[in-house]
Amino acid sequence: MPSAKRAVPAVRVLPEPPDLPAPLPEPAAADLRLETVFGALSDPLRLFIVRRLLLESEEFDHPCGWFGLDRPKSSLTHHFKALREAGLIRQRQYGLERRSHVRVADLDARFPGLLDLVTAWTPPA
Amino acid sequence: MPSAKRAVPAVRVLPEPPDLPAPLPEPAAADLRLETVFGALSDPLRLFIVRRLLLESEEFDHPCGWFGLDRPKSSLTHHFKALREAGLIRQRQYGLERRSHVRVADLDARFPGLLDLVTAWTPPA
DNA sequence: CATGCAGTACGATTGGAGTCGTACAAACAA
DNA sequence: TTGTTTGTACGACTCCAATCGTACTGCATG
Repeated sequence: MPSAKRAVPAVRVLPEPPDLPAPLPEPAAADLRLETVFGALSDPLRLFIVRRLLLESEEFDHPCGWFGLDRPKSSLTHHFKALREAGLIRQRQYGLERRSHVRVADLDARFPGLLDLVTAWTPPA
Repeated sequence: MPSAKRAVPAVRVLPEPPDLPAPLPEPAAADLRLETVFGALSDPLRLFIVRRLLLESEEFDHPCGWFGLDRPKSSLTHHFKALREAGLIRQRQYGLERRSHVRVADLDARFPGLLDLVTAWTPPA
């Protein structure tokens, strides 16, 4: 049984309006690799980002400024790109902002239980 | 529900004979970190080792020669040490051999579902 | 004791990842 | 048009992990 929060998907998938900006380049669901996903999640900052998206995203995607991370912008670009290229998040460009959400359906299908581990994670002391 | 193979623990825990060699230094169960475990499993060779231990271990631990890995011994030492220090395997010295098994109970308690992901993994083409 | 075997220790090398400053591009608002 | 905002691109630096050769230790067996 998924956690209570996970019961509500972070992003609606079925009734997706067709006028969304195209996602940035990302691996297809069938090409997701467990070792690559593990590698992307071995960084505490990226684990924090994915967990926060899972726990606090309601129906909206979020730009990377939303996280309030105390890092230079060029560092954040690096980490969001790493997450996207590993297949963990999808990013779309909305005007100035590049908004992200977790690829919940793809990840649950390929790696059942993985996102529950991320949700249950707590940052180091 | 765990996979069929996982239903039989790789190593008996309860009726453990008290005359076993002491385990090599390893993190306590309470100190296991998800990001560290993910890091250890982001290497395909280590993923292969853990999966093989989960799938093919019956009641015995295995020395690293058992895997038939085509790597120099010094490389294998490196990877088994990485797995042990991340808390994924326990190693005991039996005469010449240093035998390993997965810390199934500890990992299932701290990260439920993780080992099922490893079991379901398939090496890259 | 002498030999052989499992595995370690150490060191060198290599490549890649994390970090960040600076300069720049694109979109929007006044 | 000019300025502001969001984020990228590029490059430099540092550090760590992966790889492996060589020498060594410790145990076992004849």
